[in-house]
Amino acid sequence: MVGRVRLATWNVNSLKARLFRVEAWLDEVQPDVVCLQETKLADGAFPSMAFQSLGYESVHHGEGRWNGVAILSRVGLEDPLFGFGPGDDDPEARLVWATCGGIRIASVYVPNGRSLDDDHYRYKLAWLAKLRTLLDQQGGASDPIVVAGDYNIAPTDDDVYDAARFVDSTHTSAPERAALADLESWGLVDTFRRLQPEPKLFSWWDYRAGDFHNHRGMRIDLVLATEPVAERARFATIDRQARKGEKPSDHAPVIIDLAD
DNA sequence: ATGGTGGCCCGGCCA
Repeated sequence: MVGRVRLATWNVNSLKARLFRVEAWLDEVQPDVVCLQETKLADGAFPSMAFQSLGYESVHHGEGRWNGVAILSRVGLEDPLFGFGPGDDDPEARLVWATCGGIRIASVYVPNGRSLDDDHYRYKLAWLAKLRTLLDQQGGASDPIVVAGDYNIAPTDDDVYDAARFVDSTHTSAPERAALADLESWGLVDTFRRLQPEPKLFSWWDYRAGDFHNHRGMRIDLVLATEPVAERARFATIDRQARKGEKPSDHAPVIIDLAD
């Protein structure tokens, strides 16, 4: 076991376009474990050497043009599992697992859904149900497990700048929130929300129409953890600085610090 | 505001 652990999750919206920001951010924030989403890289193009030179082991599950997830760790990285594991029939690279610092960790990029009448919305709900099933194979609620990433779901209306604008759209629909509640009833805790009850704290803002500067965002990037991990959480923040400056992602990193 | 911006990579798709 290791002591204090700084965990983070960040949808980087192309690691190729964002590597210079990710490298600078790692140097500044000094996280121990980072879950990345939307690398948009094939496995062969993943810059594992760049991360190794900064002290991080890594695992990547990618497909090239779209999606792609990774885990970086400087507290050990063992037992990687790609997607849903052997026999996986997921056509998209949205899930990767590794054990880091004694914690079983998943980096997840939940399907967007697009619209409530779209096949991709049904894929989103089925994908979440599959994740719920897979959890049973990774351990139980009394084991240290973290499932962090871009859920493309705002858990409550407090996590959306204007809920009225998202009626009958994805990210806030009742079936999506029920799927998230299923994960929580399995034993996962929204660690950021436990430490930060203040409403209207967001992790994603549309690039368009000055949404970031006008505080029009959503909190869709979540660090869900079983109680043995959640009870160690001492500090939670969304790094809004990373959403500013040159060529930012449209998501900001979510950071959770764990005590010994 | 049925637009707006930015990633993929060059004609639209995806977010």
